[in-house]
Amino acid sequence: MKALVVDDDRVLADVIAFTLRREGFEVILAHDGETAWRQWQAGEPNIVVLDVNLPGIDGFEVCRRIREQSDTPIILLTVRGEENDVVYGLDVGADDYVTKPFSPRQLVARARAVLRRVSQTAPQDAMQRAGGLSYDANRRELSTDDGKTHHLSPLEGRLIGYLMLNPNQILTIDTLIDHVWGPDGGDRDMLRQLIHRLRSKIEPDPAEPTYIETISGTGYGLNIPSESD
Amino acid sequence: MKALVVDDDRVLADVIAFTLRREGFEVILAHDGETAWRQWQAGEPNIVVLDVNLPGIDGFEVCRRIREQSDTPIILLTVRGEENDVVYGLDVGADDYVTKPFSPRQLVARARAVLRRVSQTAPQDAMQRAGGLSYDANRRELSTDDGKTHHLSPLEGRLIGYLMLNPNQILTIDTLIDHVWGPDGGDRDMLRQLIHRLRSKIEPDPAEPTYIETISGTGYGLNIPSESD
DNA sequence: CAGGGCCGTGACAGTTGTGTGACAAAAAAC
DNA sequence: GTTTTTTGTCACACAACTGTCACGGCCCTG
Repeated sequence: MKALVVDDDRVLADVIAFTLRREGFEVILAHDGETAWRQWQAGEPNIVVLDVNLPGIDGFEVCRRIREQSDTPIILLTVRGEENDVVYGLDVGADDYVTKPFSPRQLVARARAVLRRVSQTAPQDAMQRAGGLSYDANRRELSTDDGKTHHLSPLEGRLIGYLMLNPNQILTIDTLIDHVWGPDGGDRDMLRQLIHRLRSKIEPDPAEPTYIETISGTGYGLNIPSESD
Repeated sequence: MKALVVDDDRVLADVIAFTLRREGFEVILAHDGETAWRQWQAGEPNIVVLDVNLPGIDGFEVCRRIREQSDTPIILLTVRGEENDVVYGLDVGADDYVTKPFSPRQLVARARAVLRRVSQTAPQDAMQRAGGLSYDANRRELSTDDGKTHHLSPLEGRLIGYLMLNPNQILTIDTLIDHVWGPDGGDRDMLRQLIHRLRSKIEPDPAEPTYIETISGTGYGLNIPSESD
């Protein structure tokens, strides 16, 4: 499930992106109309979160162009009190809108509602695979290749989700902390503990980790036996 | 072609009525929820134009009641800026919405579009099936695969109906609250209680739920064993 | 060999989330 | 009007989740 987030306020855009990623979306960012339009053409996303006030091409115009080519759900971000924006936005084809300021949770709920409405099909198959592992982000259940499934806590889920997105790579400690706790949370102790808890659930022998490798002084990596590549 | 127009603003209602009559509709008027409901039961109209803000029973409730018994097309009239109303309105079964202020011509165009769309699709009965469960929304009775039928309360009915619409998926707490109570109602305690009551009716052993699964920190899901229908 | 990072591990407490029963308020049925 | 059903509120126990800390082992450097 791919989402395109467009807002010239980079901080806000990052917050939205973080929230959506945590909910299992793959997020592309853009900070102005032209970029947004190119990004949309490049990899057609499943949903667009679009600020109205943008440098260059404004949100309405982007919305109209997208609507000419596709039914991709579009959620507009408007400033409170600009009711005309909303009316106009829905007129040019937006599916829903959220007025700033809003809570990230609210936005996610809205996004899901729109996706549900537009595509009557199952909204999200948030299933990730990597080697013998498959992770269902909705249920937070991870299946190992020995057929067992383990229920993960929210943080464990975020961690394994990010690792499976970047298998066979070394991810630095700070990168991991950022992705699990966000910009202002988390320290090394917590990550160490989280890795420990995850290992104890998914490693056949936690003392000799198969999946999660430690690179001392740097970070961790998820080892996936390379199939015939 | 009979139309029921409901709006507490008598002037506006008259304008709409006039326009629709000019377009060949036979129009019945109502200015509050109770009257609307009675009028609808009296002579079942072909289409309903329904203001959201009504004295007494509000538009959502009228919409829901009508939807329980029939597929009659419903167009909601919402005030611009009340974006929640739109989302919730479509959720409880409205077919389309028009934001005030609007031009009568616009309303007529929408009405025709909806009528065209609805008449194409076959009417659906109010019976839902999912795995061993079957739910009759009219009688609000749910049958489990062990042959027992349980009478559900209105809220329980809405909850199970929504779960059965999205089986084998995890629905977030907020999504469920939105769907059962609407944009401004309901909190987590109430949902917890409702889940509890529903479980105690349909689960063979409420301590070990078969159907309704809990994902701590996220929400709930209806588990249906995938078998051949 | 000593000391200092770094890491794995276990234990523990604080916080939050969840299931459950009881009860009152409200609504609906009679 | 009364009675029954339905719904909201609250309290409490228990479970899940997370953060913190301490200890011991390993590797490296001096």
